[in-house]
Amino acid sequence: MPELPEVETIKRQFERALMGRKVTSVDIGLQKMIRGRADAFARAVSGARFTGARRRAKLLMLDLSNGYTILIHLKVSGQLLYMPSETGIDKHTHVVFHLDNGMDLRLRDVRQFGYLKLAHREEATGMPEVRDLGPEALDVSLEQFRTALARRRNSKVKAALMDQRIIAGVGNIYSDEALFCARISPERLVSALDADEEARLYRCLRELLNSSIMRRGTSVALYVDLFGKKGENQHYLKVYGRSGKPCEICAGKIKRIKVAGRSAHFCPSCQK
DNA sequence: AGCTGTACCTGCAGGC
DNA sequence: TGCCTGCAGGTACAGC
Repeated sequence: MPELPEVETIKRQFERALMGRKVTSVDIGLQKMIRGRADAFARAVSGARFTGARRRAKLLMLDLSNGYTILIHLKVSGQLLYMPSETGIDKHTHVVFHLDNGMDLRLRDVRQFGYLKLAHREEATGMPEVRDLGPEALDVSLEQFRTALARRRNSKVKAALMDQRIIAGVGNIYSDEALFCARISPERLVSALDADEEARLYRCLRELLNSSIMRRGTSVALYVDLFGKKGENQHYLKVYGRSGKPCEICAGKIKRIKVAGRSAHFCPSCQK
């Protein structure tokens, strides 16, 4: 599912492929994919050009020449796709931006959890879904990371890592992988981490996010990049989606448990 | 306030 | 076989 590296991948590809392109019209097949009025959304976007792309946590923001910004959250199964307009539209494609070069930008979302939202450019970062986010996972210093985590000292470390108000951009895949890399159990309380463990977790998280960006993200389930291509990082996962399989370090079985209502994958003998 | 549980939605795995 | 149930996922929101 799209987390920080996947959204960053789409953002970078969008910047190279769609900057300056004009939206000639917008088709909305499923109104509820738009937060706010769908007809007003289509009217506001039609005729504008893309002038910029930004990412904040897992949110993608597309700036338009008319002063509007489109906020996009892909949630679990959303795909943002750039393809020729003549390509057939399947039942999971809910919004189509027709462009001035014979291409479309399409939102496809099997689970229908994602959304598009229109904002004025200067107000986009003040919207509740942006305003309440904690510091970017790749922008924090070790000291800021410690301070942020401490805000949930009584929580399990897995829950704190995935809390977007604490650290923004990390989801289930990268929290599991970072905890394995740092040899910390997802069930450990934040308050029980020592300084060395916090530092390991910080470095592991950064390295894993950065290397996944280099590999255009992790394609488990439905994630594909802007061109509909799978990423490569799924081939490097150590624990996520590997329950029952041998740990690469100790050959013991990877376990899956529930932590704070979410599935957590880990090696019980390597992670303490 | 701060945490946990549940709804949202669909496809798919597993059981019989 | 094929039906049926349960589960996965990120976030918003209800409720303790």
